[in-house]
Amino acid sequence: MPKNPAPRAARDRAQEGEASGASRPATRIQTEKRALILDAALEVFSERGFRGATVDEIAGRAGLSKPNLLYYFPSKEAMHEALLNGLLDTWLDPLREIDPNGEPLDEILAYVRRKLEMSRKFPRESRLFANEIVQGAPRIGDTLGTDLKVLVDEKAAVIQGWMDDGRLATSHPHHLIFSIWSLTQHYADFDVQVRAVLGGEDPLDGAPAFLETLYRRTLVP
Amino acid sequence: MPKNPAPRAARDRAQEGEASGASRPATRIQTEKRALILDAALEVFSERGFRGATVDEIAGRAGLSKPNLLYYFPSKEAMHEALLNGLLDTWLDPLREIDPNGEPLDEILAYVRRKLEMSRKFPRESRLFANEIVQGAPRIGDTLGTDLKVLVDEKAAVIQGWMDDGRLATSHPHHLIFSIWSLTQHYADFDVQVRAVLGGEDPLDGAPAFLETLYRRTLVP
DNA sequence: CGTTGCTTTGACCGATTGGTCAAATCATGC
DNA sequence: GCATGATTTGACCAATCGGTCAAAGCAACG
Repeated sequence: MPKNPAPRAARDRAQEGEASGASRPATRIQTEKRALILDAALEVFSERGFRGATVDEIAGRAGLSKPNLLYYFPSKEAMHEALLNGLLDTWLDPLREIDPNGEPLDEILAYVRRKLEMSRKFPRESRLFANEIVQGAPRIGDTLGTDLKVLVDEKAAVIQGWMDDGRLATSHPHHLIFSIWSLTQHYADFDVQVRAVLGGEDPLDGAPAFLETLYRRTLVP
Repeated sequence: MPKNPAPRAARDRAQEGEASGASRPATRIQTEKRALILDAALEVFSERGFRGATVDEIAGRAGLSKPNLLYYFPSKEAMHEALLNGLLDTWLDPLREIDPNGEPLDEILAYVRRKLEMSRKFPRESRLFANEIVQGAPRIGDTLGTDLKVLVDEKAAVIQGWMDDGRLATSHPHHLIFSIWSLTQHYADFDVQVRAVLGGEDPLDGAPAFLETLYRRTLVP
């Protein structure tokens, strides 16, 4: 018969470092299960939104019992937060890669290609993000006005420089960036609609060529 | 003391015609309240999604008690359905207006302008629709593959004809239409993000000129 | 001005929700 | 092979959910 009053469980420390200093290292099982759970959570959050998702469904899709899931994450909120935390960074990586010293048109077209590739490879992440933004970004709104704005302003300035130098056709850099987000993410976020209209054809077959043509015509000086 | 066992209430017939033939005409109060409720429901559904919305919140925002609200609509589902039913049609009106006999470039640019105007005037409707599609269109999925596809295919054929005649630069008509949806609705659906990046500037100030330039360069033969 | 039927609501219901807890089971290093 | 702590779970809880109901309040028409 156990006498320890309340064992310090994984949730008390498995917060992936960051917070308190004296946290024991995560066990193999913890690492695996946390990844498994986050994958299931991504699945459910991305197709139901935060409030529409239930812990039971996440647990079910992860093949765990609900209390077991809550042993690894202290709350539904925590899972959502863990997903969103990593996401914005990953999502902006393609933008960071734009090289101020590169050939302007190539840089933009490569950026479009990278973003399109993300819609192909990570549609769930795209929809998770879309859900959050459409509903007013209640959980990452703060980051948008700071981190995001800083990065976009920086890259917009680079693009503006290219336009000033006559190496790109003149346009509104910020709106240009918005357009790339919009056009590429559309294929992930509005997937069902696009597929319904196209019938059998895979939307992401025609998309790269279409977008390359569109941006070439828009940006060639 | 009332003796009538169960008075036929508004919900039993106020389904706006369509269904049964012998429905009494809606009273003034019914008309007003139903509109009031739909407005509140649009507000809540568009910013929380279907499952995230609660009947209590809709009732509260409409200034009604919950039972009173459920007197006018038999269920939360019914409100959502009423909103979506009208929506897809309204949403596609700008596309229907494309005139096969018009000047190709003008027709496309006018379509873009109309869609952008809808993002400005009806952002809640846009977000309601976005929520539904992002989450897999569980309630209007059927319509997409039929009504929507038919209309889009028809207009895509018109555009294809213009391209074949050399009156528009060659491009993929379906993807062109997707791009217009995407670029215009982005300003409503991702409003918070776009605003956060732009700071004080109103996104819909720069958008029309940007989009006109983009489509002009893309489509001038 | 009273009757009739439309409108409104407080109280309530069963189902589902996110989350807890104590006890049982398992893994692992000694 | 056993002690210790990590992991798992069935049972449970309070809060919230969508929806119901009977009774009360109101408007409109004669």
